[in-house]
Amino acid sequence: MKKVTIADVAKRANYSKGTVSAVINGKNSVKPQTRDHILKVMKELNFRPKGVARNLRGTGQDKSIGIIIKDLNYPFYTSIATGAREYASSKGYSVIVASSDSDHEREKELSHLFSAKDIKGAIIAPTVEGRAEIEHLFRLKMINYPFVLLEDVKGIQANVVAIDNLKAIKKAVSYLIASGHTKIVHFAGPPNSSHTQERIEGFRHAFSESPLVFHKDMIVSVGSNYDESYSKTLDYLSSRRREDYPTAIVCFNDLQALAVMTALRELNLRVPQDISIIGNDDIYYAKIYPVPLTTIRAPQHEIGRKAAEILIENIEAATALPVRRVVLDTEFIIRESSRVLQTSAIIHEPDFSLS
Amino acid sequence: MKKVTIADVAKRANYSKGTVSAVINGKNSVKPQTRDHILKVMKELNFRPKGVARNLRGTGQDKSIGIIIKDLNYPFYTSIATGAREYASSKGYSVIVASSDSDHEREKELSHLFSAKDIKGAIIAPTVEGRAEIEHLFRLKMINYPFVLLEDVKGIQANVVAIDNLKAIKKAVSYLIASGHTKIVHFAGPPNSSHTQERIEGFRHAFSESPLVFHKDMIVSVGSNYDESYSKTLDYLSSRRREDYPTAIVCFNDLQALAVMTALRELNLRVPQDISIIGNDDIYYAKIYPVPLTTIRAPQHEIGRKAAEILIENIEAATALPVRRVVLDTEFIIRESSRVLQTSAIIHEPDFSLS
DNA sequence: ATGAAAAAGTGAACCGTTTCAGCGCCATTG
DNA sequence: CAATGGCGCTGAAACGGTTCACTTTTTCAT
Repeated sequence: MKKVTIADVAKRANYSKGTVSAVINGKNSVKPQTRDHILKVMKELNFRPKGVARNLRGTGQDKSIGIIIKDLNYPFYTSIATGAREYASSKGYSVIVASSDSDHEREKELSHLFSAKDIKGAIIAPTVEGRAEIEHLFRLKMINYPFVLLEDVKGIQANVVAIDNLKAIKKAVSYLIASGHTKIVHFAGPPNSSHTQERIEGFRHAFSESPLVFHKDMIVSVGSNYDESYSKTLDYLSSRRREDYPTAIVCFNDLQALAVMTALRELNLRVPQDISIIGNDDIYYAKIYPVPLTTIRAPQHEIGRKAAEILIENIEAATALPVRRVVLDTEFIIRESSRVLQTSAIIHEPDFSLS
Repeated sequence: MKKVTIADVAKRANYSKGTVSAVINGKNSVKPQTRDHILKVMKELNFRPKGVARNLRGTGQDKSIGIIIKDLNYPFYTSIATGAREYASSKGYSVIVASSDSDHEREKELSHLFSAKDIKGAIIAPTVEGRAEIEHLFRLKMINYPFVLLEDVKGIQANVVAIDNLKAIKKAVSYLIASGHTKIVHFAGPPNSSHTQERIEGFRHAFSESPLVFHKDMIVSVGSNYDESYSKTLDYLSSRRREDYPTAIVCFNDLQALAVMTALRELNLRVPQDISIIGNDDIYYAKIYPVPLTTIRAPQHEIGRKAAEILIENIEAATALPVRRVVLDTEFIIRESSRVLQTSAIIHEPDFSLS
C-alpha cells in the first residue's frame, strides 16, 4: 500500500500534475468538467495530498506556536494556555495545546512533534523526573528551536516565565501566623514536583521568621489528585484527637483545597470557623465555591501572555536573543475560607490585598 | 532576511550538506571536532532546520491527530479531549488540542493548520454561525482528510459522534413533572448554538407528553457564560414576585447551573428546598460543589474515545470508509440539587439512575 | 613503510508538492 | 483573413532536507 501521490492522480486522470494541483487549490483556471473528473479520480484513489510538501515551496507562511501543559483538566494550565492564545492571536499566531500528563516521555514526543511539524516555537511546562532527563531540551537548543519554560529546569539555560512559589506560600503562612494561628499544617503536593519542594520551603521560611517553631509533622504528604486528597484528609483527621486538629491548613493547590473542604464537610467541620483553608493558584472554580477560597493567586493569564510574548520575540528575531527569566508576582487573596483568630500588629503589613 | 538552509551551514562550515545533516541527527559517523565546528556554525547562523522538509523523505511516520474544541476552559470539552487522548495513545497516536472559542473563522484556520501540518486527522466540535459556512469541511472532504464531528452539521455528510440532547432534557423535565413540579423554567444557552435549540425542543416535548401546558415564557435566554448567567438569574428573579418564582430551573449546562446556584444564595434562596436546579453535562466540578448537582451526564470520555476510534479507523483505512453516525446515551443523575414535591406513578419509570 | 580495514565525508538522487513561463487552440475583432 | 487575447493546460524547476553508495582519510597491525 504505497502512498498515493499527485502524480498518480494526474496519470490516472490523464492530466498533468499542475492541473491536479490547481484543482486542489481551487484555482479557477480549470474548466469545471476537468475539475469534476479530477475530483472523481482523487476520490477513487483516496488521495490525501501531503500537507508538508506543499509548505516546502513558499516561505511556509503559517504562524503557529504550541504549548505543552501537564494537565488538560486542571484550570490553572488551561488558563495559562488561554492567556498565551490571546496574545498569540493578536500577533497572528495560532496556538495548539498538548498535555504531557506529567509524563516525561510524552513531553519529549510532543516537543519532537512540534518541531517536526514546523510549529514555530513552544511553551513548555516541563516535567523532570528524578535525574532530570532533559536531552530533548538540549536538542531543541541545538536546532535553535525557540521555546519558553514555565518552570526552572536546572542544568539548562533557557527562557523561563515562572512565579516565586516560595515567597507566595511564605506570605500566606505569615498571614496565618499574624492572625493568631499556631496549629498550622501544610498539605504538600506530589513528591516529585519541584513546586512541592518550593512550597514546603516557603512554609518553613515563614516559621523561621516568626516566634513559632517549625516541626516536620506540619508537612503532610497529600498529593494534588482530588480523590486522593479527599481520602487522605479524612485519614489525617480521623487518626488524631479533636483537640490536636490544626486550626489552619495551607493546601498545595486549589483543587486539593476543594477536596479538603469536602472532606471537612463530611466530618461536620466548618470552614473557616473550625479550620481555615488556604488554597493556591486561584483557579476559576475557587471563587464559585459557596465558601469562596482564600488563596494565592498565580497570574495565569499573565504567565501565558508573557511566555507567548517572549516566545514570539524569539521566533521573529533574525539572530539568537539572550535568554530571559521572568518571575511574576503572586497575590494573596483573602476570601472566606480563612479567619483571623486574634489580631496582631503584623497583620497590617502592606501587601495583603483583599478581594 | 532569507531563510538559512542546510546548504548555507554546509558552505560556511566547509563540509557537505550530508555531514551537517548527520550532525543534526546525532549520527556518530562524524568526528567530535567536526561536529563541534558545525554546531558552532549552526548557532552563528541561527539555523533552524525546516521540520517539514525532513519528513518529505521517508513515510512521514509520526502518528498524530488533532482535536478542535470550543472552549479550553470548560471541563466538558477537556474531558472529551482526554478521552480521545487515552484511546489515541493506546494506538500510538499523539494528540494535540486547539480551541476555536466558538469562532468559526478560527475553526477554519485550525482545520487548515492541521491538514497543512500533516496531522493525520481531526475531531472537530463545529461552530456553525447563522447561514452555516461549512466550506472548510467540504475542503477537508475534497482532500480526503479524515475527520469526525462532535455535532451534526446540516448540509454535510460526515462522521459524527454525538449525544441526543433532546431526549436528555426531555428525560429530566419529565422527571420534574412527575415529581410534582409545575412551575418549571428552562434557562437556555447561547442563541446561535444548535445545542440550545435541541434542548429547548426537549423541554417542549416533555410538556407535550404531560398534562401540563407549555408556554414560551418558560424559556429564558441566559447564555452559558458564568458571569452573564449569574447576573441574568438575579435579573430574572428580582423582576417578579416571590410567588411567581419557578420551583425548578433546568439549566443549559453545569457551569450555568453553578452560576444560578450562586445567584440563589445571594438571594437567600435554598437549593433544593426553595428551587430545584438541574444541570447538564456532569462536569467534574458538578459533584464537588457542596450541593451536588442533579444533572444529565454526557459520557465525555466515551465521546472522545469513540470519536478517536472512528477517526483512527479512517486514517488507517486504505480506502474511503462509509460515514458513521454514533449517538451515545446520556444518563440522568439525581443528586442533591433537586427535590421531589409530590410523588406520582410516573416516577417509578425504569431509567432514572441514582448516583 | 605498507596494505587493509575502519572511519569520516561527499554529492547526487529523491521525497511530493507548487509555481509559472509558455504553448496550442479557439473566439473575437478590425 | 490575420492579428489578438484569453483560456486551459503542460512540464520542468524549485523548495530544504535525507539517504546511501561511494570516495577519501585515518588508523593500525604487520
